[in-house]
Amino acid sequence: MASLGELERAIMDVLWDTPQALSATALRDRLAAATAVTTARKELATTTVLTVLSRLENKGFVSRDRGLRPHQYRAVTSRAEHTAELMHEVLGTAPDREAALARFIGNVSPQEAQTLRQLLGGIPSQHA
Amino acid sequence: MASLGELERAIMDVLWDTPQALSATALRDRLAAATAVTTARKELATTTVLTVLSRLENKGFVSRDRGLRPHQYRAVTSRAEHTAELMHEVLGTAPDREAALARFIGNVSPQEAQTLRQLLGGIPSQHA
DNA sequence: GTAGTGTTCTACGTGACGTAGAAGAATGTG
DNA sequence: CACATTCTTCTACGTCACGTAGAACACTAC
Repeated sequence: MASLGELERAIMDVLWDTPQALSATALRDRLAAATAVTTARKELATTTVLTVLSRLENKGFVSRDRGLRPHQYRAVTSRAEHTAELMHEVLGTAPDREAALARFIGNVSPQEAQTLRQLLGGIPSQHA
Repeated sequence: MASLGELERAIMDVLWDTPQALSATALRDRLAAATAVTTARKELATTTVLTVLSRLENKGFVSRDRGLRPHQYRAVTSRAEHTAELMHEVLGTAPDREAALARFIGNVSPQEAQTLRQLLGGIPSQHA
């Protein structure tokens, strides 16, 4: 899976936090609003957002509806799904997956360990 | 955690597969041998390896013993540890960690799910 | 101290990404 | 339909990480 740059990631974050699809301008505004709180990001040109959206589309992270006139952009997968895929990708780079998993589990907080036990509970994992 | 390029990763792989520390030339040779099987990587100049080793040292992935004359290089962490750290880093980017974990678990193979159950077994996770 | 070997410095090419102007396409309004 | 407005695509530049390695410098051994 291709990785994301800083702005690409910021844009994905906006899309992930938005249930409906967004136009480029709407996205630009939300980006400005969202990042105004944290980092002071200057207003981006709309073309900048469009360029990045195109790149994200090529990478398969974003789909766009060309039917509507201001094209509508949406994230292809949810953030949780994306995160999980990335984790699997990382895990996949380890020759000894079990060892990596063991280390991973070893550093999980107690609460999360509990969550994991429940997730793994009686139900055998649905191997998708 | 800084990420690794292709050659950087290949070098880390050699170091991870080697119990002792290696000199730059030894590493270059192992690299050539290791990658000869898979991808046909042409012989690298020793300086290339040294440059990358220095970069890896700056990134904190490699330590070198400057006491011995051909400097001896070794990986700072094990591969499993590295993988686990990366997984945690990815997980850390998700605002809803539980959701991400749920997705992650959902796509784990049955055998690995079993492994995870054992790892999570009676013993409460050692929160390091 | 000279040869050989190892290390650092410097540097170039490439590709990804942030950034955006200029030009082209679509839409709406009078 | 003509024009203004809005949106999209094309093109492009700066920067940074990384692969790559020569040139120059340091150390070791004889």
